[in-house]
Amino acid sequence: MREPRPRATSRTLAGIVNITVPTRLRYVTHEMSTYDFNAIESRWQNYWAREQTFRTPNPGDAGFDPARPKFYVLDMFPYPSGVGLHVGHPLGYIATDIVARYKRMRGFNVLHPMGYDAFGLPAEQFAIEHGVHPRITTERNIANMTRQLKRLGLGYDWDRQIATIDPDYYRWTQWIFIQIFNSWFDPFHKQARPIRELIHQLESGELLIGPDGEPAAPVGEGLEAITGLPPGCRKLQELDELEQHEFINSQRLAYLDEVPVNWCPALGTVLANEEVTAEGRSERGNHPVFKRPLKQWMLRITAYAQRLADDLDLVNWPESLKLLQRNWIGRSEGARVLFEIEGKPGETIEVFTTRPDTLFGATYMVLAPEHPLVDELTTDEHRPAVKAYQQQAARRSEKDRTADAKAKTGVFIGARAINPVNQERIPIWIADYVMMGYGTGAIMAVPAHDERDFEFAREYGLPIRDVVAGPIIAAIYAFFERWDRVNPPREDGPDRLADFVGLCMNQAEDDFDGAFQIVLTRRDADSDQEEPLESGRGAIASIWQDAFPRWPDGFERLAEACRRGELISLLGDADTGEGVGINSSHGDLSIDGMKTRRAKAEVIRWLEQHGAGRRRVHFKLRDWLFSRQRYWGEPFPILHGPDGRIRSVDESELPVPLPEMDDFRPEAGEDPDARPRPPLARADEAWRLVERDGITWERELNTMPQWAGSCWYYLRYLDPKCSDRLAGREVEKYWMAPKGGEKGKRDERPDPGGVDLYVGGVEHAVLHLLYARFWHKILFDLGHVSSPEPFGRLFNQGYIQAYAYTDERGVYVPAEEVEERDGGYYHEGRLVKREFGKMGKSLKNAIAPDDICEQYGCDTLRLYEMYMGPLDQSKIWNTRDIVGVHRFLHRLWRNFVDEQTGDLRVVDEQPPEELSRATHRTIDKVTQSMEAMAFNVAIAAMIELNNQLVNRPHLERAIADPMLRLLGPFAPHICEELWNRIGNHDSIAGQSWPEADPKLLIDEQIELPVQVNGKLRGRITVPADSENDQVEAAARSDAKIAASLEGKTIRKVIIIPGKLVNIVAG
RNA sequence: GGCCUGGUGGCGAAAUGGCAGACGCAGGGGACUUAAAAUCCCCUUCACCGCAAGGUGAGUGCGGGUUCGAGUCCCGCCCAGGCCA
Repeated sequence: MREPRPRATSRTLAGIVNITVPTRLRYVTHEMSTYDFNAIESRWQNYWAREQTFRTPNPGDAGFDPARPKFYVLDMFPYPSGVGLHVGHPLGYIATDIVARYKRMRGFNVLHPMGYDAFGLPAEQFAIEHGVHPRITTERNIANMTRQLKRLGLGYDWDRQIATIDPDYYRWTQWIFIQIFNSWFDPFHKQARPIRELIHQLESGELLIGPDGEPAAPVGEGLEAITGLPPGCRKLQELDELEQHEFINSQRLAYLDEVPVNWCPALGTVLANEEVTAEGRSERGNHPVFKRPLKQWMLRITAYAQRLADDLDLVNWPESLKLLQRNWIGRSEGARVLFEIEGKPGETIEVFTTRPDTLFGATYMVLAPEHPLVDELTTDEHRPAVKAYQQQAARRSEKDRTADAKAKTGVFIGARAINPVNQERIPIWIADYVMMGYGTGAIMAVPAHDERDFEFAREYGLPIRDVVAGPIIAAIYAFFERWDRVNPPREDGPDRLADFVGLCMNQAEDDFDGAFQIVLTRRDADSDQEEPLESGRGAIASIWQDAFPRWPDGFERLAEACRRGELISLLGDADTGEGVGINSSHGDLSIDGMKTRRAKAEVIRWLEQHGAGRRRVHFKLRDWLFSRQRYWGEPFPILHGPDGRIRSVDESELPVPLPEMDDFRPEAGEDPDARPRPPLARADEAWRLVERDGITWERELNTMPQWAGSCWYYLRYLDPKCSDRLAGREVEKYWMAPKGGEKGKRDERPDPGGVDLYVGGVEHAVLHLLYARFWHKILFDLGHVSSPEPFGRLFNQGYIQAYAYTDERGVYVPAEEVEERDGGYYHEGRLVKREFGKMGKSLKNAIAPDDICEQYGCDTLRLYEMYMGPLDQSKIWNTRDIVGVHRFLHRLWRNFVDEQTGDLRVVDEQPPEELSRATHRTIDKVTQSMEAMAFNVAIAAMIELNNQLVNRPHLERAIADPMLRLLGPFAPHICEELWNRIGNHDSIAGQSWPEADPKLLIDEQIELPVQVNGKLRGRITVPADSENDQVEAAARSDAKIAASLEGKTIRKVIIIPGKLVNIVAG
């Protein structure tokens, strides 16, 4: 599908068609007076580079103006791909460029930098496949991408460009890692602190080592002398030297741990959970991934889970994005409950539950097959079956085991646990639907209120006891409690039940006794009565129909199920909702009748009082697996000693360089059990071995994952050349610190500081954004940055999608070669099917910005991308539509420049009032749209104004000047050119934003629509400042309105000043 | 299955609870031109009535509701896309 080339066409025709001499002369003579976007764009791009128009001085630099407020606008860190940009990539960059230029015109010091996230798997894979060093390909890609971005006229401060692969950059990535390594999370102050403070507190006895290997506080002042240490606690000095070293290491925010990891033999590396697809394959390359235990670097992001969740309240992000993060963090509140084991006093099984209110309904217990207590608890009688089951479970993948569809399996191990709240003995099973990796690897099974437990209980005939009742269930229970006591017994139970439930559904409060009285008496008293009793019977009817084929027998079974507390079992589905407690009383604990929320709290209180459990907050978030067995990444600044000790490299020795290697391939293979050998293991000894204090240490051989460099890049932009800190202290404070609280504004949330506008795709919702916030919070705790959050405001741009075409085999064909005719789509003469999807290589539908720039100019491309629709929504690229905005620019040009003569049409005269008003309305509309980032609406307003200016002999400066200022951020090149031609000698980028004159926004006469009963019946014209009764009088005296009101009484007249009149009559 | 987005002319879309469809594309008609391109002007939600000016009715995925008034708010559904299981 070839697109018209407006300029090239005339040239080509001139060459081919027999064209008359005068036409040709006219074309050549007046070339300078037509809109020659290629010449204009390169001229002004050169000008900006030469004049350093977009250089942003820092505090302390020459030219810095401290009186201006700051605005930091940031694009998400791009990866310099080898295939170059397509038109979808710069969507966000164009938007931020417009915002940056706009904010500069509004008097802000604007920081708008760009750089490259250049380490990582794709570059390395590409390098391996082509046998070129990744540094060479990466630098080539960076150069190409920079060229493409500059071609778009983006006003970045290119002096601040950074790349994660620069030693001067990764030096500070390593430095941050050392800070993380040398910190621990103080649970008492809920923040990171230097590890030496922990050591000090442990040595002084201020802190002890708790029973679970966590730092613990002594019971209290002086008490220790009397009672000794708290149970299970030890002093640091009780450990030998190596144990002390290991304990300290286990407390660091960066620690080594033997963990089950996602091992991808084909890539020769481990992957983070986030890098593995739901199908259990690698996101990069789609290779199989296996779970296996490996010693790896971990970052303790779980310590920050609560703060990462809480501080989402501080930031101005889309709610949907916050929700994604909250779900990922997965905070759930519940209880840890200890179940004793029958016949083994003191031995307990710990479970975590989010529904402690259902504890009375726990009728059995399930351990993961690999739970450490299984062997010990299994009785000899059951041992063979248990062993067999464990082997069977070990062969299944976790994903497979989680899948709901499969039938539940499990075996009884012969032991019983004791339910702490009612002392009931419940059987212990193992089943593979419980996983060791989640929670404690053991659950209390409440089949009535958990779907998986319900299925399992059904399968093995375990009891299903109702302990929570939603509204309908509660009503049925309430009915039978009363029905069984009715004396003398009655025969009309089914009808009474239906009435009762219906009535309870319809009343706001549960007055069961009152409702019961009504259903017993009212129908008898007045059999003609229709409504109240009938309505709401649907609720019971639907349950009834599902549960019972026949009504009379069903009633008896229902009654019996209620007496036994097994109604839910009878109904056939677990009820996981909330409600009120039932069948939940024993001894001094009763939660019958309590709503779920209160019941939970009550049970937890009881458990804590009786030492049988504790309130516990649980997070889905896992610690961050931080090492990769790859070459193309940041080396760890860590040394391993011969005795297994680890230490960090001294900060003065940074950066730890990535060693030059000819063979940087990972040792990949098919074998999932092969020992991983990172490429750095083959580096020279001169790099690998380091001598310190007479000991030879070996460097850490793993590298950091790609996310490391993008966790803090926004900080390096602030001060990219700073050599003694990651950014100068004052500079960091100026750009990142929260604004000093203006206390008067109570409605506004406190400013979290950080980047003022961060624009990027939603695909980074849980990876980059969570990791970066985590690092930022550590740096904040340690006093290196000024804001609690890195990104104060975030905006998700939508995707640009494009049509893609598949042939009869379902294979994608190049979209640019497809033609449309007769309502069908054809590729090489064959009919193809049209679909659409994200633009890219795989769908063969990518469009390069370079091509569009060449044909239409980048001002047109910028305008088109902004005009397509709202920035936050996905939209479909349609090259055909580009001509609309292109024509707009041509028309604008002709309004300024006479194409015949090349003369300027701008004059210093007063414009007609109507055009003055139109201009100021446009200023107003565009300004409002800028603040709302509704760029499509802003452009529409400017097109509208421009359309009013055609076919006039000249253009008044009072219109021309503000028009260029308004359009400048969107189409900067043509505006610079015209700005220059109308007699200015400095860049339009440095001008002030125009102000709308409020007097010109109000018309003297306004037209108001008049409705009668909400339907449009006529219009009136009245002075803008009319009083309401004048407006009403005018409306009523209008001929058409009067006709519509004929024979009606006016009940009410609604007047919305300046908007409309509505007369209610009947 | 749960959650999040979205659903408005032939298409991209606009509309602080107040005239639905601004603006652009495509389409139709006209002017200029030997012709074409470019440019300029007009029409363009659907149905019905009218020679015409104009008028009447319907209409923002479907069904209800709140309101003087709903594309917009509430409840229930359907469809598409995304995230999580």
